[in-house]
Amino acid sequence: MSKSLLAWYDKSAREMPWRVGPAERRQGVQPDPYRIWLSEVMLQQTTVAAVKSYFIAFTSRWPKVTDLAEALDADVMSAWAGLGYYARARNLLKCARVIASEHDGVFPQTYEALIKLPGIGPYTASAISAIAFDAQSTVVDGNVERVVSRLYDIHTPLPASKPEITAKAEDLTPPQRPGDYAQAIMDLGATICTPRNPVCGLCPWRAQCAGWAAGTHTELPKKTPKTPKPTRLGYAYVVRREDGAILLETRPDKGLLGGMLGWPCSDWNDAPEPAPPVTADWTEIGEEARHTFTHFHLRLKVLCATVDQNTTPETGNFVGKHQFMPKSLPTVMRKVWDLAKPTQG
DNA sequence: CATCCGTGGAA
DNA sequence: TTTCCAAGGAT
Repeated sequence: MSKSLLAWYDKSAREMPWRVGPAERRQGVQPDPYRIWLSEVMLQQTTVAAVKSYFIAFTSRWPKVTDLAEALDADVMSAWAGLGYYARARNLLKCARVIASEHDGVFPQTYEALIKLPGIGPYTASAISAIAFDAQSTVVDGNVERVVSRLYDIHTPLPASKPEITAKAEDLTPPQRPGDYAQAIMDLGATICTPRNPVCGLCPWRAQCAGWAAGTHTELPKKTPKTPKPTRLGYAYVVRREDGAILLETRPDKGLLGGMLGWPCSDWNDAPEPAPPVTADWTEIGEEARHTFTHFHLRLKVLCATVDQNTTPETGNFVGKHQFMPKSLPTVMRKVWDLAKPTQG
């Protein structure tokens, strides 16, 4: 089984900025654990296409884990802005600092040591030990869940089927080339055994695939239905001072958009109370900012005002006009700015 | 085990 | 327009 998959990978492996491909590996090239770790954290619930530019930006600015460990929190959060799941960025920095201070700047190699680190769970610990250190660890991500569900025609819905899938996946993992194998099974899921319209004609495992034989493969894996997203409302406040400075606040570390820059806002719920950060003459933007998060839709009314030079806001800090970078905002906040900007001159 | 936590592309 | 989903982790 693993042999046919590895043969397929040898000719079909995707190229990525962080990947040491099968040909390079055969020539003895070793992956850089820092780059594997960084890519794996960025890839958590995030597409390869979205990650690429962030990976290049991070590795250019912080080439080694010790460089990242010394970075300012605000710089890392700003560089992560737009990628989502911001707890990953906070944990990334924590993890880099633990490795710098407690591991002498050297990545631990074993699953047991890796999973103790912030932001590294079962999948990422397996992925780093397999891909960076060629250990016989089994990765079980969304791709593997789909491939294995189809291969064994597993009809139990996720997440209940996860233990069974993990057991099967472990049985499949070979002692030879486990790092290439881990990437191979994920590439298979990403390019052949896709959620919709799988390309079974090109699959190295089609002959052994119980789902293909049963004709059930396209329905798998089954998943427990998701609850519909409610809609929440809120107010966002864009304040400009007479010198052009702009009022922003750093959100608390915990919770939604934790640690990120944003506009002062009311609570976001069914019937929010207005919560202006200063006393001012507010102008409401005609169009609401709309954004969908993982578990709710949001509609924000955008209120703008200009205040004089000695204003002291109840929350947030004024940021200089030229220091303000919309790109350092999470997407919902950037949408607010895009609506407010025309009225700000 | 359930919930929370982003975003953008595809269909 | 809405839904689905992508190399998940923390609580």
